[in-house]
Amino acid sequence: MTTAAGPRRELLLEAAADLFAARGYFAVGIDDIGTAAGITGPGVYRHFASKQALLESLCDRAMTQLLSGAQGLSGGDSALEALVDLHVAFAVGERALLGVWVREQRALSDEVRRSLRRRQRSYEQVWREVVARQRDDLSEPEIAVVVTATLALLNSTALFDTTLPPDRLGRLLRRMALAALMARRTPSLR
Amino acid sequence: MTTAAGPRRELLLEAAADLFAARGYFAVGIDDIGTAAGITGPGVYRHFASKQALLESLCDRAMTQLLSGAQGLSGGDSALEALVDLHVAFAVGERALLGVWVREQRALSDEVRRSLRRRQRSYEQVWREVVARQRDDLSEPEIAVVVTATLALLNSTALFDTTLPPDRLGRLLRRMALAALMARRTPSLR
DNA sequence: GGGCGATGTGAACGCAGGCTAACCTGCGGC
DNA sequence: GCCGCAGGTTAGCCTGCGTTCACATCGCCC
Repeated sequence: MTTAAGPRRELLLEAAADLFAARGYFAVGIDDIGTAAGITGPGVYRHFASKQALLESLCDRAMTQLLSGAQGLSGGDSALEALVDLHVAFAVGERALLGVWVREQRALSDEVRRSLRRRQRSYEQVWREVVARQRDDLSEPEIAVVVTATLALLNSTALFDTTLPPDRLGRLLRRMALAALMARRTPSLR
Repeated sequence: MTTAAGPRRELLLEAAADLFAARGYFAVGIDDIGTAAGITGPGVYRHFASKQALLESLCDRAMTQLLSGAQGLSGGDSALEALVDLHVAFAVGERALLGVWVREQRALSDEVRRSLRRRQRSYEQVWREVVARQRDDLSEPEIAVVVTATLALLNSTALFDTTLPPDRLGRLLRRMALAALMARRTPSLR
């Protein structure tokens, strides 16, 4: 089970990501996933132990990419911009994967979800530390809210369609995220 | 079926909102909902035609509240602040309902979902018009993105826990949302 | 060229869970 | 006082779907 990386295994992961993101974990059948990857339903079990395992692989992959990116960051003066850029790039580049990670975590078993949440907290911890360096006016719970809400703003890319080309979308989101992170007082309109 | 508003019916809706928001539609059984409202599972069918109907009622209720609030707005100079305040008040005051609306729409049947989406677009249309009045530097698709992303920021309240008291949380979110809506160029940090 | 592991297939199994059936109970109206 | 309906209950049906089984096929190694 869960054999080494063959091309079919990769096809299955991609198909599952697209389907889960589009319709949700429970609305997607094993047959759908298999068919989308060019085999029949039960064939999936030659590559994954269960439907759950497929979802776990996807969430794990998403979290690993984000986390490794964040940890390999300089930590210099423009760390916040770098974090935003990293997340934006992931959001725009791996739409389906992000969509699964954002919306389908609850379909995981308690145990796996807890482990994933731990890593997610560790990712957000990086954000919190960087934000705290520039926002000494905020308490710790406030920093947590600011980070979570900003990530929700960025993650929303995975949830809607737009005619905007990816690079313009990315720049727009980047601007919004930085503005939200830095918002001090109710700004005067205009 | 779907009898007039009795106290039990209201109890069921509240129980379902809490359970759906906490665990997700498919992870919640009819028995869970009934038990949480003080009756057995099949008793639910004295008040609702199906489990789906419960979810529909909840989504409909959420959408109706938001939409009626937005349409009864002055449209004056501070219309944007009023919209933000309205949404923040709803997000903080009706956490569970908002959580269901945000995350469980996909569990609806195509037909119902389409009808709900129409009303959602009409709600966002109000936002877009108000935002467009203050952001003539943005194209129409850009406005759409800004609105959707801002709403995602506000809706994130329904998805995390915080020790922050509701009023402080509300003010913080309000500030962030307005900043995101008004972000023109990448602001200089500090 | 004959095992043999990897991969895929069609058929069937098991079971969770939504929903229905049949029955009970109290209460308001004539 | 009894009829009837609103609102419960328990037992059970039944369908969908994740999973397993037994069996084909196809390289590959010796």
